[in-house]
Amino acid sequence: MISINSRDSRAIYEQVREQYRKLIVSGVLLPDEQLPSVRETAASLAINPNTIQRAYRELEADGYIYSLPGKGSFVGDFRQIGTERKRELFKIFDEIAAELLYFGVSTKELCDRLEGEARA
Amino acid sequence: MISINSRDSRAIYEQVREQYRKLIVSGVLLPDEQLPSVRETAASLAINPNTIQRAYRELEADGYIYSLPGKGSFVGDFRQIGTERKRELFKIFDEIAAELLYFGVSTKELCDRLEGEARA
Amino acid sequence: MISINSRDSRAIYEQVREQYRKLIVSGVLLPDEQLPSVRETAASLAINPNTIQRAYRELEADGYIYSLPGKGSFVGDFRQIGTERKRELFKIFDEIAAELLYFGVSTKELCDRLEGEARA
Amino acid sequence: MISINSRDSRAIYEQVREQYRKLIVSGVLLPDEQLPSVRETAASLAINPNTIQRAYRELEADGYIYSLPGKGSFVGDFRQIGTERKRELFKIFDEIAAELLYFGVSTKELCDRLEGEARA
DNA sequence: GTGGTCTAGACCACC
DNA sequence: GTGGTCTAGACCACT
Repeated sequence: MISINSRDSRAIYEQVREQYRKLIVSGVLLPDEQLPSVRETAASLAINPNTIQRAYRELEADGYIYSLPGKGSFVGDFRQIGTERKRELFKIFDEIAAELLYFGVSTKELCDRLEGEARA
Repeated sequence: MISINSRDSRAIYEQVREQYRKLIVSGVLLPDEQLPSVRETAASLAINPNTIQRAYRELEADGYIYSLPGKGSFVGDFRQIGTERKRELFKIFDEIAAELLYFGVSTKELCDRLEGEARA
Repeated sequence: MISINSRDSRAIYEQVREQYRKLIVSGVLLPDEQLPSVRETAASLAINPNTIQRAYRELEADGYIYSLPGKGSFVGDFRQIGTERKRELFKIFDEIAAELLYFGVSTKELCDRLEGEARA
Repeated sequence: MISINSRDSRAIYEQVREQYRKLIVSGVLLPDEQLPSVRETAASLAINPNTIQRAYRELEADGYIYSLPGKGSFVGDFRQIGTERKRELFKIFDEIAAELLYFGVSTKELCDRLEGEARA
């Protein structure tokens, strides 16, 4: 489910965290679904469990997952918690959109694109 | 025209490059307009000219500016070169939009936001 | 017929020389066809005649044109003279081809491309 | 592995960059193979490390190598990145071929030449 | 040890 | 004056 790219200059825990984040926000992993355990993930990637632990810890701090000691880690209902993340996203969205508009892309083209994504 | 934030973790040349890039793509600096010279910018920011030179060099490599040795550096006609940049931007736009949509933001809200930007 | 790009960092006489060279090797200008005079070209581009003169001089040195004092400059039958130029071209051709082949392009694809050009 | 020609009018960093580029695209250096370190190369050529650094930086920007800070620089999987490079190469290939064809070289001669290279 | 950034100061060619 | 290259030497974070 997760892979590590040794050519990627980012730290391993960042790669793991980002990949889980994308799996969660893209809906591949559904709310309350159980994640593979820290040890399991670590073993399958041949990586130190502490590294995975750190990725999970940060995912939990941002509300993407929640952990039940002794039971495991689960996908959170991040939609309620996402307020801060949404603010970040809107900021980037505005910047990107502004540049695209200045490059001559019409608002209509962008809206059509959004609707295309929404259907997908 | 440009400022440096010592609390910004990015390298100085990146800060300078990004600020000029934004000034250009936002239309504050117009095509063929002359940029302040390397030395001038360096002096006004109390920074080594080599650092500014590097920012200018990368801006030129990406087509945002063009340099005429002995004359100065000028804003390029980035709209022609923008084709590649647009591809990058669309890619980020899609990722950001996908995440926002999954967070429950409606396409309509995003479209309205786009139109708000277009008017601004 | 010729244009000058002030954004081009190359010297003006180089721009002129290269543009005439391309017009000649591409067959737009035919052997023994008369070129616009130095003064005429200089006037139409609002440029010092010496600059055009230098371009013509170098074109003549390489056999692309020949000058008849008092009559004008004419396109040469460079196919006989092109020996040295051909050696250069073959060298570049080999380098480019080697890189393309290493990138996985087949010789057949390149040959087809050559035949396409030959027909055009 | 690399040499510098003081009679070459090109900048030192360009000579270094081009020589490494050729070693990579010709397959002498294989993907993920480690390059000599910046300092090592600089020392062996009696050149300032900054100059080599710049060559490496540009190679990385073009995807020919990737750098892992603290570990070293390695040959990239340029065949993936080669798409853009191929476009450039095809463009030059067409120009060179067009000129050769106009000089009276037959497509057959060029194709034979290509096959000769492919076997080599 | 590695890559990466930055400074200070020099020199060149061109305008 | 301009952009561009190069050197010498320092410092940082990471392995």
